[in-house]
Amino acid sequence: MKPPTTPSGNPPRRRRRSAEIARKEILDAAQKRLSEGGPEAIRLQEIARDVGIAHPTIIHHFGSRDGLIRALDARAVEALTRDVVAVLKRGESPTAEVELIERVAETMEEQGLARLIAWWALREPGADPAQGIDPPSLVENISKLIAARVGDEPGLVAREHETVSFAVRLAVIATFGDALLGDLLSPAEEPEREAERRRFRAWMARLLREGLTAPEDPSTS
Amino acid sequence: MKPPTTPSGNPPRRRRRSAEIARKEILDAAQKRLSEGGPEAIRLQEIARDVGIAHPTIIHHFGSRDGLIRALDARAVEALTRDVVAVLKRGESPTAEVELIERVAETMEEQGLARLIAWWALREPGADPAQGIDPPSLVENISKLIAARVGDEPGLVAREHETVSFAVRLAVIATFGDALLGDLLSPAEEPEREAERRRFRAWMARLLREGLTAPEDPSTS
DNA sequence: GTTCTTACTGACACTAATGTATATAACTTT
DNA sequence: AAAGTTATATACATTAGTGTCAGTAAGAAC
Repeated sequence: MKPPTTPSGNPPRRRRRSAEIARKEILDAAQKRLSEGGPEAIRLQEIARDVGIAHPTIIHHFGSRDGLIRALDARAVEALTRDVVAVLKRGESPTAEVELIERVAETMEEQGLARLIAWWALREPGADPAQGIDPPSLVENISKLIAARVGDEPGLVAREHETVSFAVRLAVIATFGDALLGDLLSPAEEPEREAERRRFRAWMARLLREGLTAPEDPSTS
Repeated sequence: MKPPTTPSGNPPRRRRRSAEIARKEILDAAQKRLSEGGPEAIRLQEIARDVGIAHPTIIHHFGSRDGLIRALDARAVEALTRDVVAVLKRGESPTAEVELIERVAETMEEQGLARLIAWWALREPGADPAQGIDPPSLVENISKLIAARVGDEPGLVAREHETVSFAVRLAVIATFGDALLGDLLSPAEEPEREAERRRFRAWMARLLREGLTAPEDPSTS
């Protein structure tokens, strides 16, 4: 009836992207799927349909489903690092903590980064992260930057190093957790929820700042 | 050659549990798999092999894979609620915050609850939790209990309600995040990691306590 | 234009996982 | 002890999702 390999009846009009653009479009679609659906929502066929290509094309660009996932990981961590470092580098404003937390929270939530990280943590229980990326030293570096900043401000006592890194860790962890579970734990309904969440973040930022600068008080019993 | 349905050659020696025990054993095995492997590690066949049964037996008890998962959810949230409420009910000790956080952290980590919750959050982006369980009101209740306790202690100013609930929320979120990402963010190596993590929790507990009791300081700019 | 590279496609093979159907055996009840 | 209940088993059907293969066409280089 019809030649299976060459359906010359209707011209098959393909769009041909550059490899770079194709990869980006595929990654975007995959990230969106991961954000909206669950972890099992990364199906090559569905992603392909979103982009408007056939699923073998994804394999062509990333080698395998696993390759796609690793590329997702790498890109996400890169984005977060860039954001954080950017804020810290230019941050002399007194509200830098709030800004930092807002920025990280934004990346976590809007870009679906929190979900991606969570998914990654679930997949590889005790593994090291994607190739060459080193979160502990990232936290370490951020801690140093903050410690330097806090030390610069007059009248504030810089904490010992571990305290600073604890604070950074708490900020990261809390932002992450809030992006994942915030809606679940917040009593607020839809219209006000966003405002409440902002208040929560501001409160958290202030708490962290106090923890970093106020004199230690071991006699809390 | 051999009768397929009745291999009467070797007596097939089955163990027959009560439905209740069978369900528990299956849930335990599933939870363990979820803790160790990734979210895709919940395979009926593997769980069945762990328990020592055939996989249709799981379907017999839970209806479907999804039923098993929902049962997992329900049991986990139940466990957490029980733990938290237990600590709060009997908590008059001044170190109750530390104890509470330790307890929750323990449940999160050892029982693999954090992974389960994370997995759940990933699966159902904006959904309500398992049947009839209501985390917001749980947080609400915990907040009230804490507020009452704080109000009882002399010399401490009880914060407004939202502050208390923010603190509870932060505690839950941070404990959750730490259970998932702690190993990733901690610079410590294996032998000392546990100690460091305990220090982190203690620091967090103190920070929260201060945030709940110290006088507000809006002039932080 | 012609040639070359490679992004892209349709059809198919393969695997693995859930769920179904039917039978059996371990307890309980009488 | 006989009958009834149901936890459990084996074998199979079904589906779905990844990856392979050989060929097509879009754009670049000449």
